[in-house]
Amino acid sequence: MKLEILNNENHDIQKKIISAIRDLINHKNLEPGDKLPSERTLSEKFEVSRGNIREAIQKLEFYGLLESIPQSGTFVANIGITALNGMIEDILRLEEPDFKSLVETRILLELKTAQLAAIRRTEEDLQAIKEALDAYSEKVINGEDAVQEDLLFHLAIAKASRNSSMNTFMLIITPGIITNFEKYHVCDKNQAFLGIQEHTDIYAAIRSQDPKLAKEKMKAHFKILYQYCYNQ
Amino acid sequence: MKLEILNNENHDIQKKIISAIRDLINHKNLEPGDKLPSERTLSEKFEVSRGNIREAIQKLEFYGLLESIPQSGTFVANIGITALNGMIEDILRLEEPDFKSLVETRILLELKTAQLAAIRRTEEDLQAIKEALDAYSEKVINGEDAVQEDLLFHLAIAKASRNSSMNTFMLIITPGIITNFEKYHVCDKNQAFLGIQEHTDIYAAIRSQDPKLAKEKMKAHFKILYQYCYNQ
DNA sequence: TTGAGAAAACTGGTTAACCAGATTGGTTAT
DNA sequence: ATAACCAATCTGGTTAACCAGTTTTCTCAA
Repeated sequence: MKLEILNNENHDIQKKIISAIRDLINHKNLEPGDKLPSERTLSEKFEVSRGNIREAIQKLEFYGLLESIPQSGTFVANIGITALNGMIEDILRLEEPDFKSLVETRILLELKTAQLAAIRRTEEDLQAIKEALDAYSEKVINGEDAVQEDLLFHLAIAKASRNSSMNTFMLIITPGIITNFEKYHVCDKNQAFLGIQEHTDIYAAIRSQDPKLAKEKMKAHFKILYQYCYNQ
Repeated sequence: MKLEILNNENHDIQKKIISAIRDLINHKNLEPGDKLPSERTLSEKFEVSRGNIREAIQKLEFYGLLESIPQSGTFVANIGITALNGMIEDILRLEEPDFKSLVETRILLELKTAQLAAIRRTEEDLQAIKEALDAYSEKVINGEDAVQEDLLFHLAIAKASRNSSMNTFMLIITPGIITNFEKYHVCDKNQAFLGIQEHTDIYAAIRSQDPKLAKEKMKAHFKILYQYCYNQ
């Protein structure tokens, strides 16, 4: 399931189906563990293709609200009807994140991953971060574009944080960040040179296992982005 | 696409396909914008079903590395080969988040959403939070289980934070948290009664638009969970 | 009436055929 | 030589048929 990469038409259909499933659960008073009507039945009742039904169910499965068991059926997850209604409402309301949300979340995550990396990094992690840093520096010094190497430096830190959720979330927001960076031309050459020092500072803090300093240096690194984000 | 809800067999196949796609991109020196071989071709070459190929491509599409265009082809996204290799490596390495990662991430997100909610909440947001709080209190006072109402209170705050990414991430980690909560019996009745006061404090801080206080009260609310998480 | 057992119906998952639009290559007219 | 056209091919997306288990229903003996 893609989070929000559906075209508008399919998107609307899916929302309608999810609403319909919610209404059906409420109307039939289905409780946790109860079985939903079959995919075929639902596709008839809602007058959509079975594929659409499957997509919607998979989305709700992704958020832990339903569970499909092969050759048996789809069941309401072990979560109360109240929470289920609340979560479905939230899921339906979810919208494509704006750039500001992405940046805000990225900064939040990166300050934490820097902290955690300083505490938990292994020697291998440190080595990987160093290599990413060197690759970045070399590109910048040669006057080449270093967006990719910049990114990989930050992902190396996320990896070293040893937190699987944050690592995943970093990967999820990365494409959106990159796209918008290029769209709005947030970076420029001056920043790139300044970036070498900032990256080096972050690396040094993680190497010396100083979480507070690592967070501080990461914060400094994001200062311009932070301002850009909050001054428009 | 599900993040990590595939059975092991399919999971391994998908990882192999993603690796193979990466190798193919490297071997053929495909650059951003270049077209990948067709799904049918890949399914022959890798000796897997076309459905498997489609799933793998959709996953890489989800992370912004590929782009499928109907009736035309699948293209390498506008991201350099270096970043692409790095990100694929990370994606392949991603593992099911452990409970500690989930809790750590939840606390990070909730401290921020409380802050942001205090700043940005509308009157409607405040009203919704209040209703969630009242529903929670009533359940606890009646001695009933209030896990769902607890959850909805926190989701109401996430909604009021007006940050779409964080809201999404809260919804993503919620099922894992709930499951593990029940598995490890993190909550007990005493906490529930204490929770009323803590929730009320958080609500009051958000109402009076005091972000610092909101964060503080949320931190206090998570104190036990925090300790549970870091003392094992 | 009840129990077991078998067969029919139904389940989510998978596969292969089909679709409409895009692309390509060749042909022809200018 | 080149531009225009058209048909054959190829594309990702969609649909319908099929599959292997599960669940229900029916049958018939005890």
